[in-house]
Amino acid sequence: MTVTLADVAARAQVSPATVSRVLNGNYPVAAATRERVLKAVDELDYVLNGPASALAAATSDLVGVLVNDIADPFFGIMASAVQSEIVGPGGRAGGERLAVVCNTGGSPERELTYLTLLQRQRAAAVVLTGGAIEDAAHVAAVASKLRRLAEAGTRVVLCGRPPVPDAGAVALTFDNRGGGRELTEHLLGLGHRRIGYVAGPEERTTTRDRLEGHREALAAAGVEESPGLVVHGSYDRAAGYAATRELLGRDSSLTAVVAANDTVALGACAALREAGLRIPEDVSVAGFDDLPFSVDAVPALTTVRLPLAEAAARAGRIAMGREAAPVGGVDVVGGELMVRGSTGVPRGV
Amino acid sequence: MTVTLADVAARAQVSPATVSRVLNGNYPVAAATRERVLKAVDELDYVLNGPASALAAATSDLVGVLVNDIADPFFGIMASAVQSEIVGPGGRAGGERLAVVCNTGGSPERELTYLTLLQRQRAAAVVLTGGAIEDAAHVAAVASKLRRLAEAGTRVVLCGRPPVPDAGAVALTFDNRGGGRELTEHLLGLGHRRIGYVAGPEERTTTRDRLEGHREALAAAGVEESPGLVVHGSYDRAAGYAATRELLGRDSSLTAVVAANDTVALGACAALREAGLRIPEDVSVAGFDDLPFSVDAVPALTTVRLPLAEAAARAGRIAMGREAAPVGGVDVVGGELMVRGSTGVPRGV
DNA sequence: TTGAAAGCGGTACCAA
DNA sequence: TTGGTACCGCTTTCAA
Repeated sequence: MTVTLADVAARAQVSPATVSRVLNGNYPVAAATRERVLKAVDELDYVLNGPASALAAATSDLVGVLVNDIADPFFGIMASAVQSEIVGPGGRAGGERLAVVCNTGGSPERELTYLTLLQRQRAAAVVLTGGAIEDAAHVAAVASKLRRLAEAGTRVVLCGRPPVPDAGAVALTFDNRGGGRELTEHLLGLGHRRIGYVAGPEERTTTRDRLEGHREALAAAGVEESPGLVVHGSYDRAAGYAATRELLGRDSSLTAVVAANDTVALGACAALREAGLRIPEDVSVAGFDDLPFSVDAVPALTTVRLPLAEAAARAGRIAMGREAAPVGGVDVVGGELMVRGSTGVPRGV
Repeated sequence: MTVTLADVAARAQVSPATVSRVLNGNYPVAAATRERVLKAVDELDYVLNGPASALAAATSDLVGVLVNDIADPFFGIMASAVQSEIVGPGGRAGGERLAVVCNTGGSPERELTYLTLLQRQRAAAVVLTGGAIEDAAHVAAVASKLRRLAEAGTRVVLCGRPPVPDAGAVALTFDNRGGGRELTEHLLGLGHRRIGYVAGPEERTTTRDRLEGHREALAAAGVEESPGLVVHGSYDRAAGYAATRELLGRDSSLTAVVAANDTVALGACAALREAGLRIPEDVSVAGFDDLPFSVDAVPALTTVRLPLAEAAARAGRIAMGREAAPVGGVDVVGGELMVRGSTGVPRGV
């Protein structure tokens, strides 16, 4: 039926072992032999059997990328950044890794399920992107899963969430708190005093950190936070819309809105426009992430600029162990805001 | 090291074969035995070895989803729709399929590369979403790849692109032409006569079909297409922005713009706003897809509404072989589906 | 209903 | 530099 390595070996008049060596390119093979093998591969249209290879080598070329919401461009950028950085070590035409993008939808159960699925596949690496859920039981469950994965040789990368102790994971964190602070400082600088805040879901690290930054800025400026001016919701457009309507209902005198991320900001803008308010003439809006499409919808955005795609790519590179120099504190970015690896030093490389 | 099926067998005092049967649930096993096995699995924290399983069974539980641009929410919606529909037949806790979202970036080479990678993994199914490239050589190459995949037992689904002969593929197509026509008809109905058209990339099925629909509508209304009022570009925001600026430069008197998809429409809106034009007071904008976030940015959008997520889910279900009966708006005709967004009435194939 | 054992297609160690 | 060959961990007849 399907062509196997043995078929190729027969055709090239060599042993299966030799074919394997040629294909993996990690062993010396005479040029002439190699030619013959490659020719046979080509003629037979041979395609390596991934599962067999993974079984024998005890590792696969799959890389899992967990995202909270695949319909959110933010995660799309992250995913494609990682994807573009996980070329295998062999450099061969066929020696590539396959990125498996898993959509958790922000659900703790699905997060664990996917982790198990990736463990089952003996994934080469797993990249967890976006904020983490803060529920203690879940955090413990994830930590234990990650530990097992690491034990089995899977490289673990955390991109945008707090480090996990003893998981041998590379952690790349964003300065959510600082970002949140700057965003609000920016609005304060424009003279705004009544600022609504559309926060992310409760129990999420990013939600809390950004909100803390916001409050920090208010406090530093001596502005008292009006009660009811913070509304929580999921990180999507609908939630941003709903939350903003809610804010307007509570206090129609606000002059600025901070959105916990750009997708949310889009929803906020929609609600404001619908209410007959103009942006930024009547109300300023500031979003958090660095999504290209929101630049003009969210004028204040430019004050905070996280090169997330680059950060994700870098995390992927670190996970694959082909990082040149240590990440160090800040050199990842040239922008206004810093992205810093939590430990500052890549671990487990 | 890692726990194997044999370990579980030993602990449960049964043979490996029995454990396998319990796990797969496709064989009669005494209730008591099953309990014992499940208990052992639990105690040992056993996780099936995917590659080994795939090798022995000659098929894996991976489902590949090819998308043109993972940062485009359109594909995110498609991907998550497929993902939510590919639960395995077993229904077991561990019997799930894993969706592999592959980002081709619209590149022919990467499309083929991913197809090979999935072939190597012995994927259970492959779903190709979005418009296809029309280059003859590439079409042939893809067709041949798909045929091989099908031969090897991989189910192939085409979602949003033309059927491929002899590939044994399920094809789900959208009425791009009809949609394009209606969009323009809508604008014509509003009284517009000078309509700019921001088209997708050349050599793409969706680009051509939608554009044909546009021209059809113009012709039917007796409106002559002004030269230079069609500009091509990729399906992203930046292209929409650039193309619209270009259009404005060529003819500042246009009163409406059709964008070949929603992401492009967002860019178009940005360019118009930047030019000091108001939407829809000065210029109407119509996008094509059915993305939730663009509803207000593109007021005319509601004239065309394709239930894409549902369609993708349906395609996934069909591929997995558990399709029941056709529902309204979607019809199954000889393995091919036609989704007609605007009227909701299925068209013949 | 359960067990024994022969593969599935590669990989990598040991020799030659 | 190349060949021989034990596995890798699971599935699936074939018997019992």
